[in-house]
Amino acid sequence: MSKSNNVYKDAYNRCLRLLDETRSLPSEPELGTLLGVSRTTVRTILARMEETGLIAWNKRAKTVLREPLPDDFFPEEETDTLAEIIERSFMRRLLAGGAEAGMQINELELAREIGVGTTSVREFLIRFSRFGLIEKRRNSHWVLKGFTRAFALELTEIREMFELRSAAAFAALPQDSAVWTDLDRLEDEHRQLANDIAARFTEFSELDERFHRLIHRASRNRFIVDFYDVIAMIFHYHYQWNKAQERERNEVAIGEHLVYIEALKSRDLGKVDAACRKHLKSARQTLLTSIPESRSLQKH
Amino acid sequence: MSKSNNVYKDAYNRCLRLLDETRSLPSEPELGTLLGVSRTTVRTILARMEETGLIAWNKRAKTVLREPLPDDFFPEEETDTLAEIIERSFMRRLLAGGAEAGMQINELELAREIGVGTTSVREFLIRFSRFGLIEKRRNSHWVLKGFTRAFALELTEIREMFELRSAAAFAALPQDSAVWTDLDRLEDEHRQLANDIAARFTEFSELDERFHRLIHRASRNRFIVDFYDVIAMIFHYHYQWNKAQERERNEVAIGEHLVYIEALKSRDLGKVDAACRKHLKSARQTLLTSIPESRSLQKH
DNA sequence: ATATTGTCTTTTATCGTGAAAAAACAGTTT
DNA sequence: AAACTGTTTTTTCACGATAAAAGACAATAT
Repeated sequence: MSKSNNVYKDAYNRCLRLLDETRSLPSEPELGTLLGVSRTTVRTILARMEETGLIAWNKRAKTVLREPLPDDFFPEEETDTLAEIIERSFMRRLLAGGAEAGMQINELELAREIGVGTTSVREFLIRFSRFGLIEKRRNSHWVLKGFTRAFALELTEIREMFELRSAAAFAALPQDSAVWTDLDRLEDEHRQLANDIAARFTEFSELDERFHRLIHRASRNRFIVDFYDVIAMIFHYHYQWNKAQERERNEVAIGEHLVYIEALKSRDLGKVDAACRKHLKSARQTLLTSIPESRSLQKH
Repeated sequence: MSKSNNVYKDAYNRCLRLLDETRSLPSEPELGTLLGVSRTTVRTILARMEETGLIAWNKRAKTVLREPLPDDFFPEEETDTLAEIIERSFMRRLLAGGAEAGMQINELELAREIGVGTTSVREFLIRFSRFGLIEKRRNSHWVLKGFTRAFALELTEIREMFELRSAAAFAALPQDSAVWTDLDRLEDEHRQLANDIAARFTEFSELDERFHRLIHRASRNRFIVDFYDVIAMIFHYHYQWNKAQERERNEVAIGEHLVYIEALKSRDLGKVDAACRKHLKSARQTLLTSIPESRSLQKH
């Protein structure tokens, strides 16, 4: 079992949805770009669709024979990349508690527990190390630094520095820049979400990420843009884990975002700065309160 | 050939130097901490030293029989880690030119060229990606972003942001903090180097790194501290590569450092800010002028 | 009692291997 | 001739295996 075919399975599922919508399929290369995979994978997908009687396929003639049924889809869990599987397992252990700062991380044990090879775990840990939660001892094991209060403070310090600068850069962007239409669209989505907050409050985290990424991109600095990956990762797990008053928190955040958006549109640097600070301060507060005392007392 | 024994060879060489200085050897565990290796490696070292007639070894009795000769040492190139070897090869290719932005990086080709396995190259690329010079396309190859003017500007922008903040934090440190003695020692080393600049100007780069790392550490923020790795890496290769007016540049930098150190010691935030800005501005200038026009015109 | 050595076990680092996926090339169709 | 399909080659991804190095444990010496 050297490599799972999750790329194919995921693309297959997405292709089924496409089929359901458009009731027809374009050429192989076009389908490739549409699904973000190579033509090799596209052909594997088409071959299977022919086999299961979804389509008739003869060279460029692709006829849809029936609509896709739930059974045609591959199970969701088979479409995840190994990296995602490892990350989830790792974060679950980390947040489930019992993961004290200073504890050492064993590659072999992790690999066995998750049921993957050591190479994948090693590569994951190397990639993960940039989040600042683990650290490698030279020719030795990894050490867990812990999801502590100190970590949250260091993270938010950088976030605030970067976002204030990005927001200022954003406000200074010329009128004809495409970001202003992006911002209008986001504003709209915020208003719609606010109007139906009771039912849709869980959708906020995704919107939040898109909004902040748009702002960070205005910095035109790869280090700032890339740093948002760290923030996004932390907030992603934080949202999953801390459900207390989620609705209220999100409602407040939407309000702050709208003020922030107005400030950006006014291009008044003073207003932008104030709105940005206010929002980041409450975001930090939310993150901090979600760290249990036992955790925050750990040494770093 | 699954794993080279460079850890042993490097520790062996360092142990020879120790032997030469102290003419005696401590216990195995102590030697282990001294050399930064496990006792297993220490015992391998001792076994070889006995074999080559350097020492007599019987349990805790270790008698030095003769002094180490140049021939006793392992060749320097056998003491490098694989990661170092790969990094050097990679950077040589990158700086040797012909490495245009947008060019794709081939793991297999790199591995074959350097004569190592693909796994090591992959791990290197993942680690290296945090420097912002390469980027991975999802389920596909790596892309070189190029050592461009844009890169240098983005790097220095963050550097300046971080160092100004760290310097301010440094100046605010209490009188009894250990950093002040570290700073005094560094000041001294700067003065000594300045006095013998003609002969020792190449030693500056190492001193420069220690000085800036001391300042960054005052931020007490892991992201700021870690970011210095990016700067250090770039400057390390930059120093090797751009030898134009090295002596003059270093002399100027030493002068700026001394003013900077005085400012820190005065604890006057205005002075600190000014000295820091001045030095970082000239550091940026040095880096920028070392990027040839052809490079700076590359798309990013 | 504590530190040190001898021995054994576990973990890390690296490679070669093979399947999945991408990419290149050549031949067809419109 | 431009875009598409069929076929072949190359590259990436992930694994198990193995030597180097670390670490654990028991026996021994101060």
